[in-house]
Amino acid sequence: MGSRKTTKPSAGETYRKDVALFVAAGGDESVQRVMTAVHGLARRLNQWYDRQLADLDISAGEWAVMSQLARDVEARGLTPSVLADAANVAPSSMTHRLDRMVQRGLVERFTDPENRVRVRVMLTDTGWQLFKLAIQESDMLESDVLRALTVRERVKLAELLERAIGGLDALDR
Amino acid sequence: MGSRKTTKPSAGETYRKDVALFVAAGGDESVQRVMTAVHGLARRLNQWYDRQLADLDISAGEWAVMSQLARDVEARGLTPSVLADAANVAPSSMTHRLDRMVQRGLVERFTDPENRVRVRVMLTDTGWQLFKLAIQESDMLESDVLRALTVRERVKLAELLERAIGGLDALDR
DNA sequence: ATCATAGAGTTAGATTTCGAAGTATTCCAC
DNA sequence: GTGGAATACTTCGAAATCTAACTCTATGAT
Repeated sequence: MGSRKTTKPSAGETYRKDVALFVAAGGDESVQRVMTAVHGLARRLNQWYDRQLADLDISAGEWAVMSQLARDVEARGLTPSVLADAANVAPSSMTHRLDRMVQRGLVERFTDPENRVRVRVMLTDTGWQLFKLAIQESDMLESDVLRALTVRERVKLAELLERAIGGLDALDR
Repeated sequence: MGSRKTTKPSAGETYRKDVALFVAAGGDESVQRVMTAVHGLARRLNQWYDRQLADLDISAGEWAVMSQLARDVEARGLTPSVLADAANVAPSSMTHRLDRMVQRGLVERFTDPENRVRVRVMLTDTGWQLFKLAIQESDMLESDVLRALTVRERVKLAELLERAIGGLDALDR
């Protein structure tokens, strides 16, 4: 080993071929691509909503809660767990969101008289007004976030996402 | 208005038909569905990676950085901005991630001698070892997170996500 | 009746993220 | 070259999230 580089190989060189093997197997790569894209879209979607609703001082998370509650046609209120599930966040995160919204008078919390373990959440009058205002003033209808996709593609996208989630949930059990 | 309810209508009733209109227009609903699903998948993907890599004390975010750096075949190092972009996080978030990884000795930061504004990041020897270990020991190859989807579907999913992101980015300008 | 178990929600503490302001370096017009 | 914009990254403080532990109510077995 005379005239060649006698310096020890750079950190990467030693491991590179193992990694090459890993990459060649490709198992991770397609996942990684999806993962990156999913995070990116999640982030940007939030940003878009935030900007759209900034005037009214409503965050994307709060909007998710409000529009969920607005669709509670039976008007019996939704529980925090249902809301957390619908929004795909941990229950404790929903507690915090609701705290803030209660404080701002957008929603009200009351314990279910029929089962005192449960809490029910409803939009207040103020909450309804703000929701309506948001719909009217914030271009929530006209300006189309996902304009790059046709309706058919959106449905396809949602389906694929939901299937992937289902598969991941199944793994947990 | 005699024998009917004379109590003032409940908060919801007053606004419900406006909302019905909004929902009927449907503009928001398909977006909302995608949004929820995207968040859900992002969350669960992170959880899966976290659990998978918990033994080695690597977070999903750190894994993203490591596997990105591992693919830096030219071994010249990647800049924080490139990494942030690849991982779809804000630059400041990447700074923090790298801080921690440097502290743990997984990566090293050095200023690019050719352009002293730039910083270059590379895996250290330790970093490479840990990455290799993760591949070998953590089932990163065999256990397939997205098993619910065929390869073809994954590609489709990634495409749709990327198109949606592209559209959103275009909106910003 | 009573005690153990399970379920819903909250609290607590740590982590992660973000946006905005700040610092240092380079590029460019003149 | 000199002053001013532009670029790359970091620092700072605030906000949102997570997991794990805790409280309170309900259920069910004995």
